[in-house]
Amino acid sequence: MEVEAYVGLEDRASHARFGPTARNRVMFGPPGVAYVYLVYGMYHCLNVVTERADRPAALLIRAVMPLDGLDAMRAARIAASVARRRVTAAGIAAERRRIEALDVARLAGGPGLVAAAFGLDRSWTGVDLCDPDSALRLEAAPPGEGGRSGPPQIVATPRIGVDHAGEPWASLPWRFFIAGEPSVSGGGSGGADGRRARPDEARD
DNA sequence: AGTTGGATGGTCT
DNA sequence: GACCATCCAACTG
Repeated sequence: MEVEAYVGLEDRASHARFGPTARNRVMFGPPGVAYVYLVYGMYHCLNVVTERADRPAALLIRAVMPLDGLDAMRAARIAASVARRRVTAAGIAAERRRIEALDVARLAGGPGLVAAAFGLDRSWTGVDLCDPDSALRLEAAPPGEGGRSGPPQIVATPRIGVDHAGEPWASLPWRFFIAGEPSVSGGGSGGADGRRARPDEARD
């Protein structure tokens, strides 16, 4: 699990920085609601509204470690990929092979990939993630899920892709991830898989 | 292993 | 009309 916090009107990296607009409207509503937006004209990003209506805030889900439903996630990734025009039949077949060969940790290892793996687009904005009847929802993890014994160790670093916001927003350590989890995008904590490592401004 | 550039369209000044 | 809360392929060393 990897997330980033975007908190308050003051946060110059947040979509809420211009006040309520057609796009960010739900950030100014009750917490526990999904906010899905389109980035770079191509990918979608899933956020969870996190504070009461008087304070716009959301958590961007940057990466998830899939524990179940792997086939469905691969199918959704393929569908999303094919949807944005993969002209030739050979091209589609190649993309299908590429995704089917992906390691589990790579299935939702990035903000655009999380939305693709869950089959989300902007129409999911407004869904109540705390309603047990919602097709997309948050649930408490059973103890020990994910193969950990104790509480997970959390690492905090600056957020990714927000240099344009300037200081202090670009440097605030508001990106959080579970130490050692191989699905973490852009450099996890040296953990399991012998993936790329990065210096941590660790904390927990 | 690290860097670069292209695809692509909604959103806000 | 510029600016992106991105991903991937195709480069370089």
